[in-house]
Amino acid sequence: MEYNFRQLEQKWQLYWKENSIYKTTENPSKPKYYVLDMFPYPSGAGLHVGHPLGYIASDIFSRYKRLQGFNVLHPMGYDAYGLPAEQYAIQTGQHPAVTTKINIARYREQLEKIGFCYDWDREIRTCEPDYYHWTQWVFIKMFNHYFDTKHQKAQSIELLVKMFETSGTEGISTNCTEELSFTAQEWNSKSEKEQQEILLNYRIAYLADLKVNWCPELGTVLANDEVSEGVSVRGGHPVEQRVMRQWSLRVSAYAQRLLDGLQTVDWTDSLKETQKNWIGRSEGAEMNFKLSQGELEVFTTRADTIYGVTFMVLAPESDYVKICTTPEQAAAVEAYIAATKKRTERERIADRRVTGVFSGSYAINPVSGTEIPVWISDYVLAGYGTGAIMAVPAHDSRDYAFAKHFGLDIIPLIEGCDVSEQSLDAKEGIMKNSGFLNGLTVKEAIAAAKKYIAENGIGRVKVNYRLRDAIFSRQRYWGEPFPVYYKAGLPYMLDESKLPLELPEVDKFLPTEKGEPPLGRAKGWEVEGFPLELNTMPGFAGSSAYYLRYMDPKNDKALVSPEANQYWRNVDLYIGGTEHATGHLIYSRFWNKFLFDLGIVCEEEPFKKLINQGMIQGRSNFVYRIIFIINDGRRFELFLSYKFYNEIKNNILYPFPLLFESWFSTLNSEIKIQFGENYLIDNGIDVESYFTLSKKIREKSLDETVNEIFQEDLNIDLLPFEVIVQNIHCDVNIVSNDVLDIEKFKAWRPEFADAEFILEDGKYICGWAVEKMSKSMYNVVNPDDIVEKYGADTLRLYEMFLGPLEQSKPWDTNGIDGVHRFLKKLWSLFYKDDNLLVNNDLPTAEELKTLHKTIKKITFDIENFSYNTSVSAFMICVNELFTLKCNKKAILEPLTILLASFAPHIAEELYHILGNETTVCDAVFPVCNEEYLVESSIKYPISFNGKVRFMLELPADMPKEEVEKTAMCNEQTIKQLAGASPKKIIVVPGKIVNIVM
RNA sequence: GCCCGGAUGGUGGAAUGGUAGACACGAAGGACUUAAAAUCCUUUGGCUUCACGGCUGUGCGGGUUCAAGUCCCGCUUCGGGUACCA
Repeated sequence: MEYNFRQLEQKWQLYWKENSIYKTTENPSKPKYYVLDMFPYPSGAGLHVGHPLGYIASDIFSRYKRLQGFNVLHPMGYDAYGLPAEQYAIQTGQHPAVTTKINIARYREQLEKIGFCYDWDREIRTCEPDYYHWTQWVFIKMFNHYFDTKHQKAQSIELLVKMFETSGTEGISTNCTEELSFTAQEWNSKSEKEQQEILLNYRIAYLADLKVNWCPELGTVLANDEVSEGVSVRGGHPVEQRVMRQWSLRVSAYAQRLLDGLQTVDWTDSLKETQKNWIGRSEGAEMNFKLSQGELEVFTTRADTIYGVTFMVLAPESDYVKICTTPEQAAAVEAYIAATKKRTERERIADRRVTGVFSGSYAINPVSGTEIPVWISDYVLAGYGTGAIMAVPAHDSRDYAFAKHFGLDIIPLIEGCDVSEQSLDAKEGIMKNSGFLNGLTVKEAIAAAKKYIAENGIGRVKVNYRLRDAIFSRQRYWGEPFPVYYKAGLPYMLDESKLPLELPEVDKFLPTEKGEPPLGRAKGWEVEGFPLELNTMPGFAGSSAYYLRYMDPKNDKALVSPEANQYWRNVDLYIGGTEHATGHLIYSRFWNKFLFDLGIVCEEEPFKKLINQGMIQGRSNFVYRIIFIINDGRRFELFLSYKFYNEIKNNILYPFPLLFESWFSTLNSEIKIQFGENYLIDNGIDVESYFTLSKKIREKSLDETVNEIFQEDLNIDLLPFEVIVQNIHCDVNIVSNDVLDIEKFKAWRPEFADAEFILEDGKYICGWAVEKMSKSMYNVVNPDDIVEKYGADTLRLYEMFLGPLEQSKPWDTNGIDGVHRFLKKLWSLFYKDDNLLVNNDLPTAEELKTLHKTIKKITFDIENFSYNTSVSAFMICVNELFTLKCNKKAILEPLTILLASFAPHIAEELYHILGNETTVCDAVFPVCNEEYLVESSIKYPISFNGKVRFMLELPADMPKEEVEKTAMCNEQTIKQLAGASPKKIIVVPGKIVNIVM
């Protein structure tokens, strides 16, 4: 019987499905383990081989845990709302629900082929009403809660209203958009509308006029993590700043808890670091600077530099601008602000020119008492701190650039520092020019200055975070509708019993004539005569709590039942890409903490352990086309094999003579064979002049020749053609081991149908490069094709074999034969032709050693996610058993179970061949018995000055002194020493002997 | 600029401070075959030697150590994150 992977994989996939092998239920008698893959967005392009990398890794771990007796939850579903489906709908008129459904079906089909152990009964889709019901429900909860900073916890908004009614804002501690202050009496005398408007200032889901990232091309706003370098992450469209009334989530309220929580999770340091930076906690002081009218409040982390403040800077959007601008400067300030508004964020980033304008006012330094000018510049951000800074040009490079540009004073504050060329930003040195801080180190000075400021009522110690609230409105169709209606312009939540609020139909997926979002087109989009919200929720809405829904996916009474949540608690292992480091992984932690505050979930952190799989890059292939354009306008094209292209490339300055050289010396025969004796003549190339030129080249150095050609000696007209050399991406699927399949290439694109080639050794060798895997580079490899050709088990093993899980690496289908051969070799331990070889003989010590060595290695590797080395270990094991001609059940059965996590189909088949009638998934994972690994002798490397000279086999239990003695008496040692006496002898028992001479 | 992570044969990669290059691909040679495929065997870092062997070798320059790919210091370079965050 042959290893017929096609038939065998199909058979077992069907068996697993029909017998619900992967169905999971809450089973209190077993310990739970929750393994999660990052939610895929079902794109129209389907999966490429990069996608399943993490899924295979998590699948191996899930199966391993199950074999170890855990009740494993390993679900899969789809992040089904999203921009691409909507963009596609705009272009084609096809409803996004339709295309999404098709894409999901394709994903499902592709995933099923790979043999994952997903419990498909738990599949969820964010675009389905039973799912987004709970997205909307959480939103209502967020609207009805505020964040109590004192208790660091979400609290019911009713509690806040009660406090307002009894004591106003007196003594409250909340996170809010704007600090407000009113008495109980004032509150109670306000109208309902006024009260609602005030409450928005405190709600965790709130509506506010915010400066947002507006992307005109996409016609929507974007969250900070959806914008990079001033353009949208999806599509690369420009983004500009605009003030709009938008829903937002008060993520920033949770900044400290999000930061603290990082200490409790088992994530990589680099990922934690990225989140830390994104949260951006900085401790400093808020200080007040007196103006002739009013005060300026600034935030600084360098209170120690207070004596070096020579000017103040306001953000153009700051409210302080109005206060500070004097009538004389009004026109200049207005012009400056108008100019800044026009620039998109991208322009501001790209163009680092120093710009600014003087406001006309002066402020008083509260410590030194000096008078300093107040400027306005866009290098100060309105959204951070107070939107105003104290500038210390000597010790801040941005302030320095500004001061130099506008000729402002620079006062150095550190002993011995030179600020004539640049500022000294480092926090080190001894203070000078700083009054009471003189002589202190910077660190001491920071503390002393803070203390001084607090004690003298100049300001207070303050912590700031870079983390912004998440803008939650999208002017889009394909997303969750908000459960919100408007009464007199104020938002109200639908009653929970009305959920889900289903996405309505529209005639077109475009904004209305009035510029409203697409939902403005929906008929009857209102409740009891009140209009419903026209925005929809962003992509991260549906993906922020999906891991909870998997615990109880069909529940129509709750997001997740307390029982299911108590059992599954949180994700034990989460595998996914780093691209979610600042988006999804912040939002879902925030979301989870909010639900934790409400007592809906029992764990504060959603993802205990997180592994980032590396990206699979593409490996592109190139063909090289050389085009000759003859003076008379005719052109010839030839495809050069890599070797010849390389010659030309290495001498790019000299294409003409070199090309000719290589034609005549290297390629002449090939040209004759390929194109006939008279190729050059037939093509109107002046053979005579070429011979002359060629002769000249051979006689002189290349440099000389080129000089001649391009200067005076030879007329440039002598060269009858122009040469263009191109490297063209070529579909990797028609290339094998860099050898081009010429027939397939000709059929690939019509323009290549008549292509002609210069070959090396009868083959066309392509060039290659590692690039992003993308359609445009023709380097996309589809897992379906691999499964078809080699089988799912080979694909799974090969993806793991490529290299360490967490590292980025290029996909190169070359090499897959190795793992496929391994499976065939394993099979050959069971069958030769149609004869089953397996017997019940007792295993030898050597065979047991091979097996148990492998058990030990595989167990260790799985626990450490070092899957590439486990595949190697399997290969070594099978190679050894093959050499030993071992066909014993006692060895092969445990090996089959070991392999079952990696290659489940073949393992299931072999397990049944061995006489088992239940699934290998429920076998017991073998345990290593160290007794079999004990060695009786050790081959000691004997080294001299660290260099190994020979090996010496000695009994394993030989004591150190004996080893030394035996080694020293050895004749090879005596030979190496050549009469010299060793200075020192180092013996590491069981390891090595080193003799120092 | 700042913060992370890398750099080992033709290629992917392996190596608790203890024989660098496991395992695999590719390549070369051989066996089987009418032939091909498949399979099996041998060789395969570089230089050198008829050979035994020798020298050299983990991006570069130093250092610690009996012993460094691995630890320390200083560079070069390639990825990734972040970008006026006061």
